Amino acid sequence: MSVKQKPDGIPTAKSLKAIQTEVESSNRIALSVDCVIFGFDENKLKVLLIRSDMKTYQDKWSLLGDLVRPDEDLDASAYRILKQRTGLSDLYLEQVQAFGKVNRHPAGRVVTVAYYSLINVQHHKLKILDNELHWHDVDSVKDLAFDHQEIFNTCYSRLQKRVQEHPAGFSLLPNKFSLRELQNLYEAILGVKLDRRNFRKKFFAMDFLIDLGEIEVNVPHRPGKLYKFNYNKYEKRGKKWVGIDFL
Amino acid sequence: MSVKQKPDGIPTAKSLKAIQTEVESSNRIALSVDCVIFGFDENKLKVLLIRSDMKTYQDKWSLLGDLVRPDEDLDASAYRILKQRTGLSDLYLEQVQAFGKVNRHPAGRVVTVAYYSLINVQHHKLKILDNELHWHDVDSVKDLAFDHQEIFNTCYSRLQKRVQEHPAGFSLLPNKFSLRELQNLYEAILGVKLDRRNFRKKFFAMDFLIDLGEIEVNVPHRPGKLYKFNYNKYEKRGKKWVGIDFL
DNA sequence: GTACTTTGCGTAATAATTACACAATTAAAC
DNA sequence: GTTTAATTGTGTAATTATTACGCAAAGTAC
Repeated sequence: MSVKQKPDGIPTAKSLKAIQTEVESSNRIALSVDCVIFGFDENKLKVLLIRSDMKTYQDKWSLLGDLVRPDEDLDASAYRILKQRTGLSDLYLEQVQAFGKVNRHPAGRVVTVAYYSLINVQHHKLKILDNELHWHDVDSVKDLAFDHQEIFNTCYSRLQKRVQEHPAGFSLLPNKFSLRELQNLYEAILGVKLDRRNFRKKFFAMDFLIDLGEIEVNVPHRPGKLYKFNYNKYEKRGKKWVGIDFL
Repeated sequence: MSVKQKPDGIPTAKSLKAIQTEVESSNRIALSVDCVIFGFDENKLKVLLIRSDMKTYQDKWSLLGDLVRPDEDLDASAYRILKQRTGLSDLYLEQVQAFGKVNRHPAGRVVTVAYYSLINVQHHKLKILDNELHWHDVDSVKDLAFDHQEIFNTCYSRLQKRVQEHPAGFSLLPNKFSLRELQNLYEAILGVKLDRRNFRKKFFAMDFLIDLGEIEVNVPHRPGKLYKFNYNKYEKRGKKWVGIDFL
């Protein structure tokens, strides 16, 4: 941003002072952050929502968000919200985009920046901080408050794309996981059924899984081997990911 | 956004009135839009920049941007900037993401939302509206003002990805183009050399090109056939695009 | 120990991608 | 108008990636 209006309507570069004046007078747009927090539990992809108590959106669910503080980075704002809501730090967090229709919020002009986050539900289960919060199956999410349905849809699509290009999905799993759990995760996120043998073949071909030499416990059938993701090797390898079967 | 602080630091849903108060008092963050305007000329991918006359960034180039007005949608703001700068409407425009580090702008707290746009330089050439504006080869773009280098890099990466998944690139070409021009475009955007026969094969296999029954004029060699992109067919086909050779 | 469930594993068929060369067309130079 | 130079237009074989698919062994539940 570095422009001002010339008489003919075409802006040109301008001085710091002129910009400062503009910046200070531009006080009628508020900025917020909204987070789509994904979790994976019981082989379902879940999203954490809060019940809206605004009259306008009685009984509707909404995303978790807050106004951005003047002295905090945008990303820091998203981390703050996540910390407050889940008690967790060091989460997978990715900005998606801004949503800025004039009338998107009944309280006035509020532009919001959407993020999504992936959390390990095992960790979170211990810290339920607010009983207005509930996990919802992603398939059953509909009719959210404000423009949150659109935001959610956009973030969910982004996640689907992301896990096919990056090893983001592992953030939703326990540190140790079986290949079956990993496949269930991909099937839940992408909404497809994948061939078991081809799925295993593909992951082993990538060679980013470390065999922990342990097996599942408390499963009512033959237990599978447990693995963890080799982030180190992934970083070193120049982040070349082999795509997962189609969406 | 729909939260307030409880005494224990964990926010919960709140009333419209409470939010309005917050929104109105949150007057210390300004919001801008910055546009990365791409063009394609002489087989090079170009970007339109303006010379910054801010002291802090003397002699540096910067993206085209402006503050968002309280009564305009975010997208409308980007279209306004493009219209002012290029004289063109109906441009290809895509939001990329927001950039919101606290100290990214010397004039105060300004969060900016980045867009990129693809324009047909043939159209634009007729309307040079401001002599502070210049087209730059994307390869030579470095050391931009503010955090504009980071914004530019992010937008350029996004474009590279985009043209491999959507028929966005055609917005950079004249309405009628030869396959050679199309290939030059992809090579310029992706920064790779592609095999001519395989490139042609791939595009013909997609079957979205309409042979106009015309040939190039004023080329110092055998002229190629001219084509246009069949957007209609593309829409009807459920937007299935066949990926272009790797990056 | 029998029934049940799930793991772990390999191959053949099909589809997609890559590498690669030569004749025909046009404009430009002479 | 003949030659030169540049570029178009076209096909196939080799390689690689993807898909479809079944059975023996391991462990749990009873």
